[in-house]
Amino acid sequence: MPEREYQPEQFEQRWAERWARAEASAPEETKKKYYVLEMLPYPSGALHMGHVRNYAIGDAVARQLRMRGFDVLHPMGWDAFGLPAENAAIKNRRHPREWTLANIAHMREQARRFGFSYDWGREVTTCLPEYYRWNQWLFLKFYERGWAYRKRGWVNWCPQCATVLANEQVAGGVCWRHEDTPVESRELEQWYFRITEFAGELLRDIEKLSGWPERVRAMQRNWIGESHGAEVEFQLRPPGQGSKGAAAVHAAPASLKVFTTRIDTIFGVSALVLAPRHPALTGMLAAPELARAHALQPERGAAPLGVEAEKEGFFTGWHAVNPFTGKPVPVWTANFVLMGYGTGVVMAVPAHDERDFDFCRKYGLPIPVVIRPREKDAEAPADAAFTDEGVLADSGEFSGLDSVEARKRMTAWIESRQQGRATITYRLQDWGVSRQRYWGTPIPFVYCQGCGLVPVPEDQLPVRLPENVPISEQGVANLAGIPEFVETTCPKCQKPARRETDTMDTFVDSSWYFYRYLSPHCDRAPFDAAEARRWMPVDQYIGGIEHAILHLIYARFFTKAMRDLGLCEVHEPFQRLFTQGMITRHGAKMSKSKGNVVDPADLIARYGADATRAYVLFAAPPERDFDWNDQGVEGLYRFLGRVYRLALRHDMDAAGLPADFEPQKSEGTLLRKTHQTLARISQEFESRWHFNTCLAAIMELVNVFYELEPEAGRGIRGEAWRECLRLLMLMLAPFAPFVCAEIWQAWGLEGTPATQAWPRPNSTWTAEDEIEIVIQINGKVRAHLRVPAGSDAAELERRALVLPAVQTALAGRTPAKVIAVAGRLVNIVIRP
RNA sequence: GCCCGGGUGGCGAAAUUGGCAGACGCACGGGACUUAAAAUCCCGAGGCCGGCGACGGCCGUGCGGGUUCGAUUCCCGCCCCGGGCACCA
Repeated sequence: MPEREYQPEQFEQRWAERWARAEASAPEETKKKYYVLEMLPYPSGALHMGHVRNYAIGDAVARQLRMRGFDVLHPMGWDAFGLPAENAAIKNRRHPREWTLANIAHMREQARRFGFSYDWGREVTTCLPEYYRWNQWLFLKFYERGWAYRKRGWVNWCPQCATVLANEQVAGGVCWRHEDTPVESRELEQWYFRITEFAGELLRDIEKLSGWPERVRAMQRNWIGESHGAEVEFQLRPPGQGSKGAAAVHAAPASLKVFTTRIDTIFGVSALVLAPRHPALTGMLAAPELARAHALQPERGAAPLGVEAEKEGFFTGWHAVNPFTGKPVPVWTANFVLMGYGTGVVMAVPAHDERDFDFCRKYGLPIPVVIRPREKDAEAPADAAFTDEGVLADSGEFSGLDSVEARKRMTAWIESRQQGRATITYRLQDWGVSRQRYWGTPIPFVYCQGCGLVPVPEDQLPVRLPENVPISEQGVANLAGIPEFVETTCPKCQKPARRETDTMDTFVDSSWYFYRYLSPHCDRAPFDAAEARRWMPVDQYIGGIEHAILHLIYARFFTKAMRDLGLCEVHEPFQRLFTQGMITRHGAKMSKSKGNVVDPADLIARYGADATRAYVLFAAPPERDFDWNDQGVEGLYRFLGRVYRLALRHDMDAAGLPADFEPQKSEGTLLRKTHQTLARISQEFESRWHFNTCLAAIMELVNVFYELEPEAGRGIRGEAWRECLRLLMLMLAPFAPFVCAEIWQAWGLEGTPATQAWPRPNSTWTAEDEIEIVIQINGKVRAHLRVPAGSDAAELERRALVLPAVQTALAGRTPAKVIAVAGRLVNIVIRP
């Protein structure tokens, strides 16, 4: 009879359909819960290899956990709002909703074809009103708490698009759609989330996230950027009569606040420097000077920025009084001072800060030294700032103190005078959530002439996106251009009013979607509190490193905010985080423009889903980047064919190995190898997830099956052979579910491997009775020795010394030293 | 500049506690099967040197040192590649 060939296209589709139809199993309260989550994809059109890797990892884990008896939650959804839909609308004159939903349908079908074991009954699509309604609801709750607010701020503006751009839509200082159009900065009123209120907790709780990669924790610490220092108030003194600032004096503040981490250097201040867009300048400078100040601020993204940029500024004519010395210092404005950090004003201490040094030297400001090295004979650098800790000099009553101690005393001093205080500043800024875009969640507010800003009442949610919108070459009109949407009545006074036309950043959608999976059809609340108590936190989150900062901080922020609102109880959403590596091809990130894309659909057509999934797991450890190898998939295809043919050459029954089974020689070999492989794989799932080595181990096992196959039914009795073959199928199932299910069925067994319990390695079979010991002479392997497994070190030494190879090497000499390690080796040291 | 990864055969990689470096796979070479090819099955293979050969010797995990009987693994100092951040006061 001709052997059945491995033709996955003949059975994968059938199983995929069966699995897609399967009802999700009812929650089993008696089992321990495990929530496995993969980052939800943007429905760009089709799955790409990055998705396949992400989901192959997650699915292997979810499948194995189910076999181990956990009640596994493994959902999937779609991050369906966002700009590409509008881009596509322009290109195809197709409504973003249609385009998005069609993509979702296709990608869902692809995910099913891959056999990813999602609970499709929980699917969430963020662009549907059933979902974004709860974005709006949460937005209103945040507003009530003061966590959502409006503020004027500087934003990226494209004059061609006539809209605000998100930072990531600006590359090299130009608009992503108009490469010849420089992006401008504009001051606009925008909606913000007060994430900074949680900055301290977000930072502190990073320490609790022991199941996260250290790399991601470090990135988040940096991003939040906590600095301990002090705020110090400097009284302002106007310029003399007739000088350039005089006209504006009446509108200037009486004082300026400075943030510094080095209050110990304050006796060395030679100027105060304001950010060019500091609001105080408006009252301090006449119009021409104000324009000059604004011109100092480089447009966003316009090179050069950062440390390479030349420091430029000018004297405002004003002075400020140093509260410690009582002496005035000139007030300047300069391009290197950031408005978004601290107070937007710095005290320039050129002797002890590199930036201030560069700046003051350029403009001829004095450079007084107030910190000297702790070591008496050490010299501070003559032509650079001395930024280390040291001993204070020329600092009045504080002279002679160590800078660490001085900071405490000087902070206390300024606090007692009520001209400053200890404070903590964060690099993290409030999250600007306004987008002037159509394809997003409408922000649920109304502007009324009489009542002002009015939140849309909860019972009127959702504020729906209007469906009939004009689509032209310029794109989809934003909401401001749709009168039917804008014109409404005030919820308070019922008079005509205008709707807010900004939509929300799509990061809002992805900040809480994993709660929605818990009760996707709940219509009383974003999610059911009881379900959240059962399932949260997510036990294992899996996704790309590119979300290490934004998404993962926003999601942590939402969890803390929702906790404070009483919606959930956890402090952190993700217990463990796994960041998978990138797949490159020919050394570069896959992209259409480079023409180096591998399409998962082609791979399925040629090799099937199992081989594709298995290759992606086999090519490298999952956290590491790897370069795609076209022939690699073929190797896994061949391997699965080997398994398939091997399995179907033998029949099967449901009986296990008898408890009193006494293995003969080859049976022992096979049982040992099988159980050793099982032990390795079981351990890998609970530790590093190096599935590449799991598959390698299974390949080794299959090679042993092939070697021993001639003995099947003779030297290896049927019950031993079948036992091992069955275990092989269970071990392979999380990585290649289709072929294992197919074989299982062909054997006539009940269910599929996925419905079986994960087997336990039996130590009776894993134990070796005889082991090989390495014999070294001066650390180099010179012989091998087979000994009974239990042999102790003395026994090994005795047996090693009489070996011919050792005798020859000794040539009559006595070894200087012999190291014998039971179970490992004997090393004989001979000194010449 | 700072932070984080990484560097092992022609290639992807393995070696989980300091104990045989290169498992497993790709590519390659040889053989079996075949009229032939594909598919399949089996065998070989880090480099250099010596030997007809079985085999033997030396070198070898980015580089230089150190600890140790023994180092891919631990310590010190460097080099290279990739990623992130970067005037954050």
